[in-house]
Amino acid sequence: MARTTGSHSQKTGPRVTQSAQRLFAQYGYAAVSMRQIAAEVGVQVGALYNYTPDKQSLLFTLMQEHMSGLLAAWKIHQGPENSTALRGLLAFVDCHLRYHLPRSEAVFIAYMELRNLTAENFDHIEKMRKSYEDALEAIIKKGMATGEFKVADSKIVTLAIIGMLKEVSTWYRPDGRLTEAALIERYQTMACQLVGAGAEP
Amino acid sequence: MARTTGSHSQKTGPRVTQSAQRLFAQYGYAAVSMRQIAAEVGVQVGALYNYTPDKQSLLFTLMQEHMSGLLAAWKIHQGPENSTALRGLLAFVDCHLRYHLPRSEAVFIAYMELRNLTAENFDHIEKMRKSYEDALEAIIKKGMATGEFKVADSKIVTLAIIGMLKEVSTWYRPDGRLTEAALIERYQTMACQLVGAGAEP
DNA sequence: GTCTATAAGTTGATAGAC
DNA sequence: GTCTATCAACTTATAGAC
Repeated sequence: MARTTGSHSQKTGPRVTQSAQRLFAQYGYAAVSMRQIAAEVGVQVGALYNYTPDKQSLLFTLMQEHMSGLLAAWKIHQGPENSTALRGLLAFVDCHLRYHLPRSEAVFIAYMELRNLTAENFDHIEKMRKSYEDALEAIIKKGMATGEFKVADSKIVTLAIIGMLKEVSTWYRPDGRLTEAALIERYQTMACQLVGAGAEP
Repeated sequence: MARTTGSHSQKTGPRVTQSAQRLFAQYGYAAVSMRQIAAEVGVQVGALYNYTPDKQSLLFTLMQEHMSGLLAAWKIHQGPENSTALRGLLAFVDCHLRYHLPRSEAVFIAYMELRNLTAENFDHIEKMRKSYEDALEAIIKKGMATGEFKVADSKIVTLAIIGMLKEVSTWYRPDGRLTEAALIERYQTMACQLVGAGAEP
C-alpha cells in the first residue's frame, strides 16, 4: 500500500473543508482567499484543487451539508405524526437548538453567505431553508386547527419563532451562564407564549 | 459663482454614499470594489477619494449613521420616563419597526458587515448596538419590578424580542400582505406575550 | 472636482515537474 | 497528491494634468 511521497489524501480533504469553514465564518467568503485556506491546511494553493473544483463549491458544500443535516435531524426528532401540536412545537425548539448551538461556524455561514452563492446554488439552499420553515408553520397550523394554539397569523408567528431561535446563535457560548438544557427550556416556554399555548405538559 | 468644469460637488458626495450603501447591501462589502461604486455614481475611481479617505470609512459612516439615527429615534419616541413598562414596550416595538422597515439596505449592512469593520470602528458600533439592547432590557426590568411583566430571565427575553424584531427585516416588503400598522400591532402583541403581560391597553 | 496613469500587490485557477 | 511557476485580471490608493 505504498503511497506517493507527500500523499495525505485521507487527511487533506476534510482539512480543506474544515479550514474553509473556519475562515469563511471568521472573515466572510469574499474576504478569504484560496491561499489563506491553503495556508491553514498546510499545503500550497494548487493542492486545494484536488479536493474542490473551485472556491464556490467549497461554500456550497458547506451550506448544503449544514442544511441537509438540519432537515435530517428534524426528520428523526419530530416523532410520530399523530402527536399533539404542542409536543411538536416543543420538539422543534429542542431540535433546532440542539442542532444549531454546537455548530456556530456553519450557522454563521448559512445565514451570512447566501448572497455569495451562484443563482442555482442559492435556489437549492433556499428550497431547503423554506422546507424547514414550512415544518414549523405546519405545527402552528395544526395547533390552530386543534384549538391548542391561539394564533392570529400563522405566518408571522412562524417567522417570529424562527427569528427568536436564530438570534440565539449570535451570542450563545457553551461556557455561558445557562446550560444548554436550561436554555432550551426557556425558549420552549417563550415559543408556547407566542402561540398562546398554556404551559409545558 | 462659476464652477470648474465637471464640478458637481453638491451632488456627487451623497451619490457616493448611496451607491456604496446599495452595492454593499446587495453584494457585501468585501465583494464590492471602489471601481464598481465609481461606475454606479458615474465617475472614475479617483474621484471617489474626494469624498472618502478610503473604503473602510465608507462602511463605517454608513453603519455609524444608521445606529445614530436609531438611537435618536428611540430618544424621541420613548416618551416620558414615568410611563408604564407596558407603554414603554409597545413604544419600543413601534419605534424599532418604523425605523427599520423603510431602511432595508442600511439594516442589512448593519447586521452583516460588522466583521469587516476595523477593530476600533467595530468597538464604536458595538457600543451603540449594546446601548440599544440595554434600552429594551431596562423596560423589561422595570416591568418585572412593577409586576406588569412576568419574566423568568430579563436577558433572554430581551434577546428573544430583539431577535424576533430583527428577523422582520429579512422578509418585509412595503407592498406585502400586511400594512406597516398591522404588522406593528402583531409584533406588539407578541412582545407582550413574551413578557407575560396581559393585552394591549 | 474629475480625469488618466500608475504603483504595488492580490486574486482564482491552471500546467507541468516530481 | 503536492509542488512551483505562471497567467490575466483585478485590487486599493495615489500623483499630477486639466
